Amino acid sequence: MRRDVFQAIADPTRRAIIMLLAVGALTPNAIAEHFDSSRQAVSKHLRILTECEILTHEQQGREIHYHLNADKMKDIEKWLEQFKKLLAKRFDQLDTVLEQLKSKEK
Amino acid sequence: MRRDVFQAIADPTRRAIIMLLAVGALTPNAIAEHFDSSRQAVSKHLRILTECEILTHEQQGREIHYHLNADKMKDIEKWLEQFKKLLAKRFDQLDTVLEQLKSKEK
DNA sequence: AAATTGCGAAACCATTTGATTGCAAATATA
DNA sequence: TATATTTGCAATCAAATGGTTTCGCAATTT
Repeated sequence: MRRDVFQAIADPTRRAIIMLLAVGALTPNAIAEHFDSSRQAVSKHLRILTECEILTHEQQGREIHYHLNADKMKDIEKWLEQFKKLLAKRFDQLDTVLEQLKSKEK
Repeated sequence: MRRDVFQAIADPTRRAIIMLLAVGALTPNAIAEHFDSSRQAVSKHLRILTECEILTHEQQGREIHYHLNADKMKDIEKWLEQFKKLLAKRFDQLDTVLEQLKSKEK
């Protein structure tokens, strides 16, 4: 089982849960109220998100509060940065080609 | 079957393919050479990436060149932006709370 | 014309996913 | 103490995933 940020955000329900918890911590029942899916289905997503280290939880009486570990989201940004760098490299090469064409025109 | 950018980048092989094609277009065989998996396995990923509209292809003789549609990657950035906005809101609320605490101290 | 190359598509398989149902444990309330 | 609430966990199921092998087709080489 792959357990990383990319796996975590692959599911639309999980993306919505991340958005919800970005605003503030919530209990599983409170989260499930926002969706059509059952409490157990949401609970499973919470488990996966926790395994991906995107969520942490903290027991308070019989309630469990799920918190977002916003730092983990940086992994996505890091990958996007890497991607953009490669893309920039491609355009650099394109620039080089264009310049070569220019000098040939002379 | 869900076919969006998030599904596309959920698999590490597909992320690697995106990186490869960020530099320049390649044929399926050329792509497969970079991986341990078979040509057919890579071909399946190419199909999924195409369905997610991250790749386009173009026939040249008996070769097929796969190109990256870099624009599609912006969907991820858009989602991240939305996320960051929500996160900022949380901190704004926290600021409000802190200010209220401050005024109570007086 | 015959053989080779590059490729997608189909059939198949083990594993994972996302969801449901039923249950048990812990806490709160009557 | 009896009951209700909040929750995680195990069993089960259909569908999707990621991979392999085999096949066929079209474009090139020989």
